Amino acid sequence: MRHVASEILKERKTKILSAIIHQYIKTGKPVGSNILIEKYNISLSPAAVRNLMANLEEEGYLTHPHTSAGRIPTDKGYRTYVNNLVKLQSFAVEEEGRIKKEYEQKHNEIETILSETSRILSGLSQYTGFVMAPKAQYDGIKNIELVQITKHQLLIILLTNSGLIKHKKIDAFLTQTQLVHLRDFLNKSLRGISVAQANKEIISHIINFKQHEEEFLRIAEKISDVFYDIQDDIYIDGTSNVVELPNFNDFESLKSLIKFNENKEKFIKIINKDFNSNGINVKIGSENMLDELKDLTIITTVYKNGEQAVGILGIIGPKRMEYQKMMSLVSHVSEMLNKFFKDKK
Amino acid sequence: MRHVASEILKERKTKILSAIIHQYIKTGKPVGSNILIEKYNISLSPAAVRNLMANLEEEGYLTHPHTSAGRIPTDKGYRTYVNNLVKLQSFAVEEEGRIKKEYEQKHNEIETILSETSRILSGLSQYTGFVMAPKAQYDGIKNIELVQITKHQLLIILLTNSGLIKHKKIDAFLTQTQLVHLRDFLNKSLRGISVAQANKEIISHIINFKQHEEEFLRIAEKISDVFYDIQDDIYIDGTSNVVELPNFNDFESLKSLIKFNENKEKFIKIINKDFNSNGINVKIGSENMLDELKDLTIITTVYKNGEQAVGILGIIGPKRMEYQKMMSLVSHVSEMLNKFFKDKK
DNA sequence: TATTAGCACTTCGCTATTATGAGTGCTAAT
DNA sequence: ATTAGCACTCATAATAGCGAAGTGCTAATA
Repeated sequence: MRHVASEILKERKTKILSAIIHQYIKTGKPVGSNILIEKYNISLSPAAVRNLMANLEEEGYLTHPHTSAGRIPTDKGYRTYVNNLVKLQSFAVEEEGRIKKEYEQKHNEIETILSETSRILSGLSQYTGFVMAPKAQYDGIKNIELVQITKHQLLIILLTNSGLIKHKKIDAFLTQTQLVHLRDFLNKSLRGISVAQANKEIISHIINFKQHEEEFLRIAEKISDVFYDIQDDIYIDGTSNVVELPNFNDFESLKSLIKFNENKEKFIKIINKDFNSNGINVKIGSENMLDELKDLTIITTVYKNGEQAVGILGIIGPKRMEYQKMMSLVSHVSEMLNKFFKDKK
Repeated sequence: MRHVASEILKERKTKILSAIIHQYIKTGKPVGSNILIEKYNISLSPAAVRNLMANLEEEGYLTHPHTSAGRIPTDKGYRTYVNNLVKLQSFAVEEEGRIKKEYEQKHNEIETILSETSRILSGLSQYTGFVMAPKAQYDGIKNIELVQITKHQLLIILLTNSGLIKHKKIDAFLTQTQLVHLRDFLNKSLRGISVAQANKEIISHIINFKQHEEEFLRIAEKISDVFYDIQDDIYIDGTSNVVELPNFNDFESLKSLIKFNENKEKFIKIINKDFNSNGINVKIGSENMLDELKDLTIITTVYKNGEQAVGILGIIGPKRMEYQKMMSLVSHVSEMLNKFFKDKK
């Protein structure tokens, strides 16, 4: 067996590969040489196509489930398809209209917008859509409120620039005067800086606080912990879509999808870890490190509040999906969200 | 065909019915006359048992999937089983211990407790567990905070006696002084009364407020709306459990369960409507008004903060479930939650 | 009269067999 | 390099056969 000279696919091969994947995405059935010629006006004989297919298989782009079956793409095959062939294609005008309308009807609660966005993603993709709330760590602090709810419990309420509201109770007691002092001080020194920054700086600030007392330092530490501990929210929608997919015969991957969606902490962790780079991220099957995701594709992108990328949104579906459409859907929806934040200002 | 004389089952029939349901729950397979005699030491011949089974079928308690198959219970059959045969059976000590331990490790965030409770329900039942957060309407007001977050947006934060924190933005602007006045006033006049009550009374209170201004009245109205609009939260866990059930062969009901769990608003509505009576509620299959739930059983009970029933919790699973065990599980978990609220005081 | 033994009958689920057809790989000819 | 031709493979579908499980009915029995 000779070594394959080059990873660069010759044009004709590329065309065959593309056609196979396209056809497979459409029908879900292994693609044979004849069908290919019929439907994709390829001016070659079946035998020639078969040769090329055998080639592509040798190079790892295709496989076939059994000897006498047609070809199906491997993850590597999907990958080159995505890399080389898919141009971000403007989303159908009609659907763009639909998205816009959805947004206009909503009022200004950020939570509603995010949840609605995940619904839009799932609705238009027919897969599972998700939106991670603006990452509190990157978000600026807008306001801090303190409320003494019992003799032992102090409620800390944090408002961020994106409009998120986070709250947490800690064990502490402050007199009314102390409370007002601390609150005003915190707001004065932390307003505008990011939560991550605040977490680091709060202690040193407190020490410079003229009226500082031992008690304050102790509480400041706890508040610092609160900043550190903030859990990111995620909005997931359309898990049930997947059950409806006509060709989702693979019960195992359905199972793992449902499980994955339910375990939000894990979900968030994975997304934060593997999908935080700019542009459209596509991870196909085994490209996802998690074994449970080996039969699924995840497409994400980031969205921004001004210049700062604050969150991630995307869809999860079967490997066999319409990549072009889905990638441009994800891209579009993120643009809408960017615009929402811009308009809000 | 003569009319069936009486709906009151004779003792022997009852025993047969009970045995059939028990066996069917265990195995998931239609139950025949021989197996019944072997395993439930019934001192009758197979033929006699068959007669009785035919009887029970005529009366609507049993059915069989095809001519030569054994019997399976109808919804009506399950129902009499639940009504007549199931005694609330104390939960296995070992499992009680497990629940307790789960609680002790948790700190005092009510949200954590509720979410954990739904996890316990699902974990111990292997079905889907859910807990509705204390119904804000029944809950007492503990504290109201107002924060002016922009020139146009006023954030209202509501703390309830159960420890829930609800917030909502409204369009309004108040000067610092106004804000403090209004906040203090609201707290003084509303603290302790229920949210539902507050919604009704807030306007009349405001009018009596000495320093009242036109502006206040307008805002008070909006706040009143906020009280009215409060959405109840629900914690659902273990949707994925159901996919794991070895015998959950019915794809349709799996689908509807997943869909139902995803549509939380609908979920909340149904639960609030059909499961708000005291004691253990059991709705079997078609007893649930929703067609999607016709193959599922829902078991719920209420839990209390002091004397006031504030929320509902329960499980959803296949009709073929271990009713005794599940009913006592639900009952137990609600007791634990009652105790949690009591201890918190 | 209630119960039982006996038996014919029904249906399912399983296995084996066979046919079909889609699709391949290889070879030899162009 | 491409193609026509052909033998071969394997999944899928259809068919038939058979045993097991279980019923309903009838006639005998306590």
